[in-house]
Amino acid sequence: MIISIMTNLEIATLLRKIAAAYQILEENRFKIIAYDRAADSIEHLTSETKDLWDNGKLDEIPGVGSGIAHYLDELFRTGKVKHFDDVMKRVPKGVFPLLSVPGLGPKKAHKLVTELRLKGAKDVVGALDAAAKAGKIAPIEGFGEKSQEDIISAIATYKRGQIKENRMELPVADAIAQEIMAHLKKHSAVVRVDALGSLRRKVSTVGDIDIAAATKKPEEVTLHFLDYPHQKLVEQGPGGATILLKNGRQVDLRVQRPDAYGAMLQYFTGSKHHNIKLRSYGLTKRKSLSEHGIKEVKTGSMRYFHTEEAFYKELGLPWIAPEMREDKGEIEAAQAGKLPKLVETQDIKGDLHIHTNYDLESSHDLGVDSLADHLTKAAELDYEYIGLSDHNPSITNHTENQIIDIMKRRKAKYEQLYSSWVKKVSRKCQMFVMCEVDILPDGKLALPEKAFEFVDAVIVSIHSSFTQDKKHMTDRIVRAVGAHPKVRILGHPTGRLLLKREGVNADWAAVFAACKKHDVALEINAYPSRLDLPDDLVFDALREGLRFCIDTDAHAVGQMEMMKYGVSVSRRGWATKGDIVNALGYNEFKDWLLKI
DNA sequence: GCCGTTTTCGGCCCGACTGTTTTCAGTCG
Repeated sequence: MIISIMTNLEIATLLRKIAAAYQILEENRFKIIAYDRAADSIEHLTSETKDLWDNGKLDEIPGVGSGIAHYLDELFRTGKVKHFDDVMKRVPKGVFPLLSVPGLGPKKAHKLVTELRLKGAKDVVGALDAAAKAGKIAPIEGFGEKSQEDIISAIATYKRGQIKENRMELPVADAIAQEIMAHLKKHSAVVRVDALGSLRRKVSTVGDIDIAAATKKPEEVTLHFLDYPHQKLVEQGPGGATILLKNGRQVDLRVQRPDAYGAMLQYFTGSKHHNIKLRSYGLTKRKSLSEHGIKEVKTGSMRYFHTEEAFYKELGLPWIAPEMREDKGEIEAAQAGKLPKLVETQDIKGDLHIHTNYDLESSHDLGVDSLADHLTKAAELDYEYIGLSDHNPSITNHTENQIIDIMKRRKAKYEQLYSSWVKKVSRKCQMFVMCEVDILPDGKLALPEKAFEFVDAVIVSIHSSFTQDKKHMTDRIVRAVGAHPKVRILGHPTGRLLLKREGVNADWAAVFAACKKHDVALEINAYPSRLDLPDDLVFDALREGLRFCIDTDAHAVGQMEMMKYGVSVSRRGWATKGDIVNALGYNEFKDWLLKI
């Protein structure tokens, strides 16, 4: 029998279908929640469920207990689950596609499919659209004219959503938010402003921009917010307003009086899973949490909080950094007093991945600024050292000897440029001559052995053949990190481009083991469209004892400012200063880089 | 179906919003 290997997303989708079916079948509602929770949990795993099953570790998945584990076991052994099939049979098939339409849940979808007899329809969403436009929904019990219109517009939204997901890279959202927050702060009644949601948690991509303001004059501040240039006022109420900017981005403002600001900030920062866990934890202390404050279950009396610190303190917990609020064990760590002290941007002492405009006839793009400009910028940023990591000379256009010669001349040129720069400035910054070397499809490096003489160390990265299968890709990377003693950093390890390209498919545990063996640091590339290693893999790698190098991959002086986004990724992975090699001072870092 | 700083039994996050309803069910974040 051929057993297809289901991905985490496919398993999560299957569990959600079971949850939806149970909801229609009026099963115990906590059983439904359990299935949804297991689905969420599996969707966000960094390892494949199948691999965990292989190793007998299904019980390590939060929300998966003996029941669901038993069914997953059957799924992996036989390719299907009899019990799931039986449950699904009791619900018309057409229900499931409708669940993707905003506003339609299991109950409504079921009602519509049954009443409109959409069972056999090939394109259920299309058939529903047609029925709505023909006025067949309004007469159904529980629906009306308004819901009929809503369904038509929801289907339009759904179809648009199929084409393109409207998220933006973190720095884009950050820039927009900073500007609006600066605008808000100009109003004298504004006591405090903060970003909310995924933006505050520094998730690598952000949907809507949510901003909070503390004020005793909510109406005035909301009106001031509406002075900010926008194309459309979407919504306005006592709690704030929503506008659509000229660039099409949606911005929500929430206003709250200062003495109750803490609970609001906490609630709207999320994540949803963090909040759910926190509220469960609150209930064990007979405290009911909401965006308004904390209520004593016994007496019903409500307490309000100026700050998040006070809110968490009421629960007997220290404040938890927003980047950690993903229900990855942070609440348990807080209870145990074991929250890590996360790395901060000012801990960073150097940037090791910088491309200058020196033309070494490389296969990939050069930077636009000079070595001296980058050094000056580094000194400005208080860095003790930088690494020049231009791409290797192209191997198709040069012979080995030509490459060696280019690298030799480059080293001499950089040293000469460096000494003339040092003479001109009061503030020093040390330099390492490095190189970003391509990992070829077979795992060999695109720099001849003899050329390594002319570099202090190299970053190895994948820039081609991104779609190799898992085994080849894993072997390729493992081979590359051990290919030469001067390989010290694995550059943008997954190769993903946010919103554009998935990362490569590799066995990360094996890659991490190889990096650990050769003491190679994983890069956390701060370039906005990369943010690679992704935060969830940083979290995993950290548990394997790996260290990281946060770099900007700057191709222009200004881009060296992007370091903070790499730091955000590290913080989301729970990294401390001690986990980051370029948080070391010059001497220690040099010893590490040169393996002294 | 899951889970444990009150528990291996008896709980399970909370509130807003919406549309359809005279008191609530469904959906969402």
